[in-house]
Amino acid sequence: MASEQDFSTSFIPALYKPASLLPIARHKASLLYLVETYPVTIVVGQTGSGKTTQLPQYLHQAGWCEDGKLIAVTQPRRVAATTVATRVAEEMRCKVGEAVGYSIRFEDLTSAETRVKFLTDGMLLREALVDPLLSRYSVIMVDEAHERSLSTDVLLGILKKIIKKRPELRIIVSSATLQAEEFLKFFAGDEYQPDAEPADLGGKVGRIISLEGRMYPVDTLFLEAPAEDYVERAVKTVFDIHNQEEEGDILVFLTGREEIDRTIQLVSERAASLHPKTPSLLPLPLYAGLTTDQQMYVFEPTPQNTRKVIVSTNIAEASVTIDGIVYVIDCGFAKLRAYDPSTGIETLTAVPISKASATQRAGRAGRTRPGKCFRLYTQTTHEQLPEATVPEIQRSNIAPIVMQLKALGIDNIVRFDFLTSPPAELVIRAFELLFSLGAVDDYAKLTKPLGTRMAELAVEPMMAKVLLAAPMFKCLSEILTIAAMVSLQGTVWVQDHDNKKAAESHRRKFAVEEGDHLTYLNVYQAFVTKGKKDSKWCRDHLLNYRALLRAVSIRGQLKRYLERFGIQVEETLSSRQETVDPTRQAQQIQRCLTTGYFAHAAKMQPDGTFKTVSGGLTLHAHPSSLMFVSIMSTFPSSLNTGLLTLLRIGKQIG
DNA sequence: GAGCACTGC
Repeated sequence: MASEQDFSTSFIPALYKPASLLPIARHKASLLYLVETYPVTIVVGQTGSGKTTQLPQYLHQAGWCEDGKLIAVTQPRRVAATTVATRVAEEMRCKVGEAVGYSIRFEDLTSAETRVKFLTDGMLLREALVDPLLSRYSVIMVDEAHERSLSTDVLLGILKKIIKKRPELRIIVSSATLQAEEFLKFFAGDEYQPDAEPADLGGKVGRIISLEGRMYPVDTLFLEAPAEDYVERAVKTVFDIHNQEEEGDILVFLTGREEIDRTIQLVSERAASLHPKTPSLLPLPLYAGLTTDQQMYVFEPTPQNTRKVIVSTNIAEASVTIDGIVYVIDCGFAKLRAYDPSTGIETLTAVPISKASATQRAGRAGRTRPGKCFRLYTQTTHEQLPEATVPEIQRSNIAPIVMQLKALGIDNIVRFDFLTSPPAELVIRAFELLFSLGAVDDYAKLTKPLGTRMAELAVEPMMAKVLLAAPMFKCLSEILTIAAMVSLQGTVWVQDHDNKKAAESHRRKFAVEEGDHLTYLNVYQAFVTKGKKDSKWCRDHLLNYRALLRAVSIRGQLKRYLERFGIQVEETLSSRQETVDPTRQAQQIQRCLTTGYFAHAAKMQPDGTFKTVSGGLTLHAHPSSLMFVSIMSTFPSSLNTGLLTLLRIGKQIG
């Protein structure tokens, strides 16, 4: 019924309308005063408030870089760190790498001159390994803290410890409105005065300041009755907007590739029957799995007499900003990582978004002029949504975090002051895994040298163990390659929807019967020898050129870590290879992999499913795996890297 | 026959 109604009657307007606002400049004096006076300043500012680009410049001008100190600005994403640095360098009339620089994994554009440094929060945590008090910095600004990424949360915990020892350090946390008090409460601790006036909540520790964003008002509309099929409903809404609303591009939020492809197809089909005189529709997909080239279409200016319809995942909510969007259609769901501590399996599940997410999505409509947001759910449903998304640290495998904290000298994880503590089961499970890998002892202390070395390697604990075990199996060169390829997380091959058969046959060329890991090894060896790191060769074989170049970098970095530990890496790629029996070598590699991934070992069943060796849990291979046979339900993606080459070994055990 | 949101050292 609802789907047959005209949208002007089935959508009802929201009660709340955000006001349009002013720039940051008029807050310059108060911002500087707060930073001068309090150790912690929480800056609340929407997109377009200029906090990321202007605030570091104000601090620089105000003398926070005297005595050779630096200002750090952390970002959760690499691209943000580079683009913001470029922008600020322009405004400060210098080149990137001079007064303004950035530092991300594999790219360090800073020099002795650099005073304002943009970096990923993961990178600043790395720096803390060498300089535990982060003493080079006078001010550290943690940007986009409201996203609550794993690294941001760990960093905030570390910073709280550091300010106790460095009272002169200044911390700025940029947050969304909703979480500002939570951040302040965290840093203020006992100083926090819940009964005080809002301006005095933080005692002597900190203050909150709100900046207005340069945002246009967005009219939000809800469905009167729930939609049965939100994909169908999204398509209908696209056409309703196209027929009834003024010009302006449309951004549709859905959860994943399958829905997006279906929507693109439906819009294309129905667009064919539009009246020849009406403007045409240009539907474009946007998700992380697309190559950069494919993603670029989204940023191209809209052609004359055309309306762009960008159908996107969550990627457009925080990571990517597209100009010219006037209409947003929000399905109200997103795929989020979930971790089941009882099985140790990480999955991706579509769940209802939070109110904060919904607001963020709506805001995407108001960047260029007043816009409209069509929510494909009722206002009642919206009221029942959680205020904020559960932070990652409460729904992930935290074994890597435990290792990282221990490497930073924080031994008592349970007593560590997290902004939000991970649930006890996650902590227990993490210690169980680390103990079984030999990384921690009976007293939960890092073992030496195994545990301390594992903590330093930039790979997850299971793979770290495999790397450190490799010399014993005489396959370190190969394992280095496999670890680097696994780090690419399934981006080795480029997607080709139009020709799945061809894509499959290309993949089979590199396939070996030992499984996915050895197939990766094959691909890498072909890339660096036959492929000669050539982009055309990659295109011909449907391989992701950029991903493989990245594998080369990661491999190099891991190798340097190992050499720093005094482990020699004997490269087997060229000369020695001939003298080793390949079958025997493959077996050594598989044995080595089981030293880290035994918890994911499973035995293949006659029907093509798998039973885990430890729990007898039935699983299906992921379709991207060579071990994929015939499948009814999906396979948790985290296992496709860990489990699959081990299946044969699982069989041998059983 | 069927699939993977996003980020990071």
